[in-house]
Amino acid sequence: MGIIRRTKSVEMLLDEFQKDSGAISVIELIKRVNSKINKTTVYRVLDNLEDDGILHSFLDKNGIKWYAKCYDCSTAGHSDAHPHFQCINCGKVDCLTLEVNIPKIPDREVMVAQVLIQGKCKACFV
Amino acid sequence: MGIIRRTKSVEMLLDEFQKDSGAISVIELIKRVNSKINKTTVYRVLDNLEDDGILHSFLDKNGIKWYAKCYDCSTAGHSDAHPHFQCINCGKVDCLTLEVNIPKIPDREVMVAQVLIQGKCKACFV
DNA sequence: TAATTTAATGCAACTGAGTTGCAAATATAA
DNA sequence: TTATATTTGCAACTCAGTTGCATTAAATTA
Repeated sequence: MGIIRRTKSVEMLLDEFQKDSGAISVIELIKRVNSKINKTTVYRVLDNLEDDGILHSFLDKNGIKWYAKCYDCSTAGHSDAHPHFQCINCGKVDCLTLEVNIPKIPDREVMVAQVLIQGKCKACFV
Repeated sequence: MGIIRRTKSVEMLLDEFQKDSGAISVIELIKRVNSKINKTTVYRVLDNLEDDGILHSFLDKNGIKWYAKCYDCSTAGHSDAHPHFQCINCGKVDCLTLEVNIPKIPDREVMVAQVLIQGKCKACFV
């Protein structure tokens, strides 16, 4: 449906993505804005921001929902085919700008590919 | 922990993977063996079979757990780096034998990559 | 600026996949 | 056949995410 009114909840949530460059899990967001915004509202605002092409979402290894800022998306559609990287040590998740080449598959029409890469991030990889 | 005893539950579940070449969701399995095996047992047996390198698991687009037969795995470790293909029309999920090349990423150590490809399968792609 | 409209919010209760603890059942070794 | 250790069923639980509905508050209009 998308965002229509510029409410406090919208401002506050967008602000979190302003100061955090990586992806943020909904659980983490709910914790951060707890006592300010109800969790139902958090889910709904994020959903709207995704419809508007401002955020995109994906599930991590444990089926938990994460959101991150979009760069090349719009209400017309998401081009968030980029892979996501989750550190198995600190849990941080980032969008990777690199492209993963998905080969053509015989007898099948490929439409979207989700790539979740796990490993150690810069801070944890010594 | 792995399977130690050859019980009816183990036979019955392995049988499902014998007659079904693709992946099967736990939800579907529970439905199929319902009234024969308790859902807790289904989860536990599948978990054991994964430990034994007989099945491997992954989450689909909706965070639902699926299992499929392993080919090159063992108790020593899973080599299930192959991508999984989910048909957006009929919902069927298959393991793809092709390899997806994950490039090296600067400052990060890549350990595992999960690739879930969505599109239309042979039957649904006309 | 006040009144009106309609989107956004909070709350409580719910859903559903997956988990846990424990007593009872059953496969396997002795 | 008996002993013992694994497996199972059951019921109750967890927890991320959803739904319905009454209330609140943006934004529009008069």
